[in-house]
Amino acid sequence: MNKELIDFSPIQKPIPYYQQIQQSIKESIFNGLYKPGDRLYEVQIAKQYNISRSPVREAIRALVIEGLLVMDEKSQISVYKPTLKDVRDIYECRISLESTAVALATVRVKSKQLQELDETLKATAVAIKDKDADSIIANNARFHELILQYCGNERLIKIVGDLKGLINYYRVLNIQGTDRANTILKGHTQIFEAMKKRDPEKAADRLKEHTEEDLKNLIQVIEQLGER
Amino acid sequence: MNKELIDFSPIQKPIPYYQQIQQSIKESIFNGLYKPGDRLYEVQIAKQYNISRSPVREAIRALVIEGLLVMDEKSQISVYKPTLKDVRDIYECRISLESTAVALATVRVKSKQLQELDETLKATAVAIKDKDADSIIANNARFHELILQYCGNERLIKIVGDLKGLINYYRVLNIQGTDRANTILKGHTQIFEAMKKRDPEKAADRLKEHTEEDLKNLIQVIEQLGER
DNA sequence: GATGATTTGTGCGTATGTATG
DNA sequence: GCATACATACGCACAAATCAT
Repeated sequence: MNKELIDFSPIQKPIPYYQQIQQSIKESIFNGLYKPGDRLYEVQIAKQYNISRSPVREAIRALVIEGLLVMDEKSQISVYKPTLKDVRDIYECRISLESTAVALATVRVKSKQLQELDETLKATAVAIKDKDADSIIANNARFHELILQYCGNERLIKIVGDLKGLINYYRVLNIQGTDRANTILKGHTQIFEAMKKRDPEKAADRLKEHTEEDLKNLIQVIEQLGER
Repeated sequence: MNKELIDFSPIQKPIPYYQQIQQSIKESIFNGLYKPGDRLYEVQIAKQYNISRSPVREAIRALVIEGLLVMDEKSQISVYKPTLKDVRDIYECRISLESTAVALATVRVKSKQLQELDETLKATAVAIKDKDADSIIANNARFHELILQYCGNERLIKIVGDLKGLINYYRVLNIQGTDRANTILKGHTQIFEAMKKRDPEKAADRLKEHTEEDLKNLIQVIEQLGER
């Protein structure tokens, strides 16, 4: 009997601490527990999880390379806090990559997948009517994610995902009232229409416009924050 | 006297081992000492540099996130070995980002910087005449790097740099004879001409064509390698 | 399979550096 | 300027997993 052909795995190996810590710190940043600029301490984190400093150090090194944490010249670690220029640069990259993605997706997408996009748009409309902010955000994010998935370029998906992670904190702020939500939905609908017509250039252009609008709005929100 | 205003720094703090190791491993990959697929051992590396495993481990974690090293499910570390699809995906991302970069650069570039591009092209022509392969490669790379620098988006520069690092090993192979070098020079010249005319769209299109050609050639080279 | 040799994972001590009063 | 508290960098020891025989 060839064991390798059978999928047992009722028992599972323990995941190394340093990987779990890495994931956990990341989540703490995404969900806002650690805020941009917050300083992190190895010992403190180690104590929190009741483990030694070694795995914590390794996790931190990795997150620094990922860009979610930054290290100053004195080896002090803090949560990445993008400047306004960073936000612009990140969006410039996203626009470039995501418009490429939507063009690719437009060519490759199957009709069933188009249907999924359509359903997401409908769900967004319902959420707007219900004034359900969480659902609006979730559906908007899903629309972008689906397009990325359909482009078929895993490397691109990873890069865009990492970029989004860097400004995740600010994105939550980026829905201000029903007006804004409706504008976004209109943009998404235009992208969807272009995809349905199998017009990659148009889809890319629409996404570009839409995302630039998104950026403008985000910058406005950030600047308002700064004034407090 | 305010010391902070004076730039002393005749002495320098030691650079942490883990950073040096990280850099050193990276260079070993770039210069081909470690080849794609090669396995790495913590203890062995630690012994080589005559240090403990701690900094080595931290360096490895960072390089895994960077993508230059990969870790399998048994925590074994090896040098990233791109598949053919990876190469395509990476190029797709590069084409997207670099054509954005050249469009931005075309708008922002100063006449002195255009001159630098011009000089690089002339140096390439000389290198081709001299059949100096190293110089050809160096000048071609410089052309692309200058354009990136001029785009003004540091995030984009970093991402493209990382992407290039992932397929650095194959790039060295990507000059096959004078013909190929001349084709590349022609492509670069066309990009340069479009920039000089301050035509961002054209510059982007030319770069896209040029890089797609580059990809085709690289794939051919890789496939030939695979047949041996 | 069982055993010894590798290799990776984690805890901890110590040295060095940094901030604060 | 000094003393104290705190942080980080590194080495080392042992445990756990893996590999080869």
